Amino acid sequence: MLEELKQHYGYMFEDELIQEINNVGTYKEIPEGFKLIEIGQYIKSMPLLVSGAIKILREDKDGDELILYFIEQGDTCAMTLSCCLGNSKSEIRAVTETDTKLIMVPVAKMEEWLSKYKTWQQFVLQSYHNRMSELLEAIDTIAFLKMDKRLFKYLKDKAMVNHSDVIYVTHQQIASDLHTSRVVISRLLKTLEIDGKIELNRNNIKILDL
Amino acid sequence: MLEELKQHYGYMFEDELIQEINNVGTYKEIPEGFKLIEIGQYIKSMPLLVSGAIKILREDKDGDELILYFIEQGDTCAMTLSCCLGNSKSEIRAVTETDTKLIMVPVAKMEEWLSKYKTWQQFVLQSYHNRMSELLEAIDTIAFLKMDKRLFKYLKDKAMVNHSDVIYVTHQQIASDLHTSRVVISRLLKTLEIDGKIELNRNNIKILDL
DNA sequence: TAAATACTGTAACTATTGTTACTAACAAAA
DNA sequence: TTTTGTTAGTAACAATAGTTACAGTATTTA
Repeated sequence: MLEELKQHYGYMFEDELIQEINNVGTYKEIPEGFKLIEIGQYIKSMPLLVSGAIKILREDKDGDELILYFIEQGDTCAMTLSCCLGNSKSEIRAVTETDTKLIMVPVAKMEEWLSKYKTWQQFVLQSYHNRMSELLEAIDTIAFLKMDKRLFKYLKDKAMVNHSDVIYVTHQQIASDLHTSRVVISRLLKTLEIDGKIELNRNNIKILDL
Repeated sequence: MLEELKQHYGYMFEDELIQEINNVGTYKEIPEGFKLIEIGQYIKSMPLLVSGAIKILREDKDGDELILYFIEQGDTCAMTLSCCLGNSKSEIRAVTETDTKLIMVPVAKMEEWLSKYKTWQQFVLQSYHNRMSELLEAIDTIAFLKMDKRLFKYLKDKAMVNHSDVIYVTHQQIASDLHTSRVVISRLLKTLEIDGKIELNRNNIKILDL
């Protein structure tokens, strides 16, 4: 774990802090599609992402989902920070988008380090800043774009975090992530295909215009 | 200013910090409709709200607006925090919704206090948490509600921060805040009136079903 | 007072998104 | 192989939101 830490967080944290994280953190390898955080759940530890990607989702009153953004390597979940420090329940769901390696840090330490390490404080504040920006971008996407643009942006983002121009997903899954219906997605995907931006196959989509 | 500070922030900050804020902060009274922060602008000081309300807006590529939320007494603008600490430009616009009293704190001090005062650190993190929640609520509203519900929520929120069941606003202004067209708003307002939820007058709307 | 401007109401039409229903292709399980 | 379930394509229609156009009323300005 120490190697991973140094490689991904060494440029940011001093050795002493890296050492502390190494002592109290637990290294985990999680497969794709695993639910890391559920809405309403209290958070006991915070994930530091080493590799892979996590999908952050919001839920409406009927239990239908909406994707907010993806988190990638070097990030942490600011929502988690928020919940820990406010001692409140999670307002979002977090699901691994790909196979993921992460280091779990207990909440108690997190607070302690805030006073002890300036770099940790910087990291926490920077994470808040990043997540705030991502939320604003999510709002832009939802409020300002029509569904066809939103869909194409979603496909490109998904291709990005999966490091592949072919994404394995069904129309129904896309519809869930974008909080619309399968028929709408199928229709728009077909249009994108006709426009030569994607190639449709069963269970997967190839993005041509990346 | 000291009186105002003690009254609104005394329960939260220790005397020493209150004293420091009193020393370096500037007290300001701002009329309704004043632009406090503009998109793309660097922030040099942070507002602590004493009384009144501030409207936070996002802008699309065509320059059209969208309201995110209102900030009230006891709050600060977490976006400002975010910008200061990240040394980045503002991603939002802030306009006084009512006549407003606030205390401006220079950025430099803000960072210094983070290490010096635990309560300040708590305040900053709490502000991030609150703003994150508000952004999530904004997303819920935009993504999950149809325009008629959004409109009614907007009217109620506006009545709330103005402490009045009569709000003085034109259909065009509402349309701008909700990022839609005047005709749509007029149409939906008429429906709300027929349903007995509001009373329409020239330049003002009375909310009956608060 | 007359003219110009701002605000609201409404009709008619278009565009976008959501819903229901049905078909066909494919894949996994019995 | 047959059955069952999953996935995708498409038509037809409904609901919601956006646009254009115009009229009437109130308010401000010349």
